[in-house]
Amino acid sequence: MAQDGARSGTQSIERAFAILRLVAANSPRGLRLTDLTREMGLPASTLHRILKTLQDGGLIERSREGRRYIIGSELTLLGLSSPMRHFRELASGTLRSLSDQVGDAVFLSVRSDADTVCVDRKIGDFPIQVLSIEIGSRRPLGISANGAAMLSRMTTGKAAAILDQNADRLQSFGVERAVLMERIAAGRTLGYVQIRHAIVEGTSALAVPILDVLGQPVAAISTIAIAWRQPDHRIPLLIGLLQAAAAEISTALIEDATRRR
Amino acid sequence: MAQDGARSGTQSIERAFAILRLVAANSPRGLRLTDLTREMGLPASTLHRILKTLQDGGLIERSREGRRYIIGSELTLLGLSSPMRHFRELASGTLRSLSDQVGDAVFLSVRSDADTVCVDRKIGDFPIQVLSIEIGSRRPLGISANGAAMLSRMTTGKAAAILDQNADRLQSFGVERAVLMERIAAGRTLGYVQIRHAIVEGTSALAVPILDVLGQPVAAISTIAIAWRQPDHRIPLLIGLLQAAAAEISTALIEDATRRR
DNA sequence: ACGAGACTTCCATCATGTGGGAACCCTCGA
DNA sequence: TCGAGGGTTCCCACATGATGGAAGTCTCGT
Repeated sequence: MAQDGARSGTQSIERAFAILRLVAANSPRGLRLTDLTREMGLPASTLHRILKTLQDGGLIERSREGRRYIIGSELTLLGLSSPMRHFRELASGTLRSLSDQVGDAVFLSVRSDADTVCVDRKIGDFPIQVLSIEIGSRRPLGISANGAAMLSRMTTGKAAAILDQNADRLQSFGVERAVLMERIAAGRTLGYVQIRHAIVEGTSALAVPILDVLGQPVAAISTIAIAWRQPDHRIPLLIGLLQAAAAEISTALIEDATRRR
Repeated sequence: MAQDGARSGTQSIERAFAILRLVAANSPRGLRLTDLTREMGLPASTLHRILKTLQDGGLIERSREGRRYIIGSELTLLGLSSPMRHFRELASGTLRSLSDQVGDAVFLSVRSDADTVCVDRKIGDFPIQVLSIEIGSRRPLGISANGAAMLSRMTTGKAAAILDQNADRLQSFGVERAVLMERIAAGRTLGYVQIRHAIVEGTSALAVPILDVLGQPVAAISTIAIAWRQPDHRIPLLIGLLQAAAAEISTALIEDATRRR
C-alpha cells in the first residue's frame, strides 16, 4: 500500500496533507468521501477518521449543497502568517495595472512542487472576460499557460521529470504530453508561451515566467482572452507588457527577500 | 501523557496542527525547537520528526536568521481556496474607508476557537500610527480589544468558559482575568470596548463586534491610536464610524452566505 | 578553545493508527 | 414507496507507524 519507499515515520500526517492538496486541487467544488477513496486508494473508514480530525481542526469544512469537503477557514488564517502573503501583495499593484493596460483578465500563478496555484487574478475592462481559473486553484504543472511558461525556463531534464510526475493527471485533463513538450520548446526560444484554444474553444492565452534571484522560474503571469483579442500583430505589444510586469514583480520579489534577509 | 481524554485515533495529526497553531501564534518571529518542546511538553525527537514532515510538505519553513520555524508558503496557497478569503475581500473596502475616516490604524480580527486572528489591517493618514499587531497574528481570545468586543456579545457563561480555557496564556501575557471580565461587562452595556494603555503605554483602542446571521460575534474591528487621539468627546463619533463599518461588513457577510447558500 | 545548550539521528519498543467488516443512517431519484 | 449509493459509526485483531530515550553532532557565546 505504500507507494513511496520512504519509511519516514509520519504516514498519517502525510496522508492528511495529501488530502488537503487533493481538496484544494478540486476547489471550489470540493470532493466527496467516495472521490477521495478513489483518488487516494485508501479505505473509507481510514479516510473518514482523518477527515473528521481535519474538520475538527477547521482545516476542512463541508459545503452545504452537497456534503462535499472543501478547504476550511483555518487554513486561510494560518496562511496569513506566511511570507507568501507578502508576495501576493507585492505583486498586486503590478497585476492591476497590467490588467488595465491589456484590458483582459490576467493571472498570477506560483509553483508548488509539481503543481501551479493561481494566487491572484485581475479582470480588465473589455466586456468579454475569460475567467478560466479561480484564485487558489491548483493544477498539475504544465497544463496552463503559466505552467508551460515556468517549465520553459527549467532544464529540459527537469521539465521532463515534472511532466512524468504529472503523467496520469495530465491524461485526466486530456492533454497530450507531446503537445506540451512542443509548447515548452517553443517557449524556450521565444521567451513566452502562447496557447490557442486554451481552456475553451476560441480563447487564447499568453504567459511569461517570473524568475527568482537564482534565475529559477517560481511564478508566471498570463493573460487570457477570446482569440481575436490576441492577433499576431498585437502579440509583441502584449508580450512586452507581460514581460515588463514579470520583471517588476521579479525585482520586487528579490528586493523583498534581501530586505528581510 | 495524554492531556485530553479523547481516544480519537489521530494523535499525530492533532499534534501537527497544534504545532502549526503555535507557530502561527508566534508569527512573524517563529519558534525554535526548544520553544516547541516547552510549549507542547513533548520530547524533541518526536517534535523534530513531525517538523521535518511539515517542512517537506512546505507547511512550515525555516527563517534564515535564527533557525526558527515559521509558517510556510503552502499554507497560504491552500488557504486561498477557502471561503474565508472572500470574507477578507468583502471587508477590505469598508476597512479602507474606515481607516481613511478615522485617520488611525484599523484592525479586522476573526474568532478561531479560543483565539483571535488578525486578518487585515489598514493604516490611516495621521503621521503617528500604532501598529500593534501583524496580519495573521493569533492571540488568545480576550486580550485584544477585538477579542474583548467579541466576548462581550457572548453569554457570560460562554465568555467565562473561553477565558478559563485561555487562563494560562492570558497569564503569560500578563493580563488579569478580573480586568478582562470588567472590560467585557462594560462592553456588554456600552456596545463597544475601550482599552486605555492597550499594547503600549499611552495608546488607546476602541473595538466593536461583527455579528453573523445568528447574532453570534464572529469578528470585530478596532482602531488603535495614541491616547490623545481618542478623547472622550470624540468617542461617540469614532464608535459611530466603527459600528457603521461593522454593520456594513455584517450585512455583506450575510448576503454572501445566502448568495452561495 | 571550551562548554552549554540546541539540534539531529538512531533504534528498540509498543501504543497508535490501520483497515476489513458489518450495521445503520441519510438523501435522492425513480 | 422503495432501492441504491453514499456516508457514518462501531468493533477489533494486527503490524507498523509513531514514539521518546539516549547518544551523537552542530552552533553559539564567552
